[in-house]
Amino acid sequence: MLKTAKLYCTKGRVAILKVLMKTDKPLSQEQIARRLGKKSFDKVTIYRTLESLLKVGLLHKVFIDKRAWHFELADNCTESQCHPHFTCTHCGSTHCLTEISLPMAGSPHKGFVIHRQQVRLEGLCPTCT
Amino acid sequence: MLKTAKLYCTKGRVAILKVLMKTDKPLSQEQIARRLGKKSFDKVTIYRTLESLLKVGLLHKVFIDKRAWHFELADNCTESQCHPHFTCTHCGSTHCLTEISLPMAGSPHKGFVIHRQQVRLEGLCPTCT
DNA sequence: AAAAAATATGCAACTTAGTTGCAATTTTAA
DNA sequence: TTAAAATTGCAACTAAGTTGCATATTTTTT
Repeated sequence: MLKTAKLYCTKGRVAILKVLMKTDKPLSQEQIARRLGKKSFDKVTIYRTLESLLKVGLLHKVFIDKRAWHFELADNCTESQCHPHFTCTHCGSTHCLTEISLPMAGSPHKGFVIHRQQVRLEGLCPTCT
Repeated sequence: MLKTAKLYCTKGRVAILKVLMKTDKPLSQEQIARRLGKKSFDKVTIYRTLESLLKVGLLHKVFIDKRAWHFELADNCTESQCHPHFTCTHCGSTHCLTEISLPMAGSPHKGFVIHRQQVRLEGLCPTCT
């Protein structure tokens, strides 16, 4: 992945990609660091790594929760349409609703050109209902 | 409005409500302060005022742009479904797309209960196309 | 394999949206 | 008009994310 993207194949990038591949939820810098545990990196490095992965399209900046951006592999998404994300207002957990397919909103009128559509849902998750 | 909400009718709340009534876009604390100009209030006061108006349902916390929450009168929205918001990636302006009606996503499966749905669009606005 | 070029990393210091505690002020109700 | 209740401003704080720079690592070149 990194080679085809013409990025240096460093320990940091590999480790962070692995973390993101092992989860099914968008993660923040802090969550990534926690999952790397003892072998984590400086937060600046994590941010810059995420930035570089974003730029080559391997990652998506998905949403902000508690003032922190959450990142996810670009896997199941097209450039313009990502699946909806559901965040539980009770326990705070986030779920990717990959099975819902929302229609892309058509350009409504007056020459709006839509490049990206983001759908967020809030409510109660199965375990909190 | 304030009386029926059982809130003290203070200069701050009136002024901030007026600003929000005079615009058609969600505004951040900083944008509100700028529009109040010389007669603005401490940012803490603005945040607390917005908080109190939120609590009684007069306002909605709509989205975060450039790490800042933007607020809007609850006018055209139901509790659970707000109109989509379009932000231009070129000039940064935001438009409320009140004329689009997106269907509320049905609870997909497994007992997710959806309380709020938020749709954001990104792209080019008419003047930037 | 060694050296040079290109890029990544860590640290410290910084920026900025938003929050908290507290004393002083304003609003409302009695 | 006075007391109770709530709001305001100030200063100090929190935390996510950024910037500059010296050092370390990866890749390319020789």
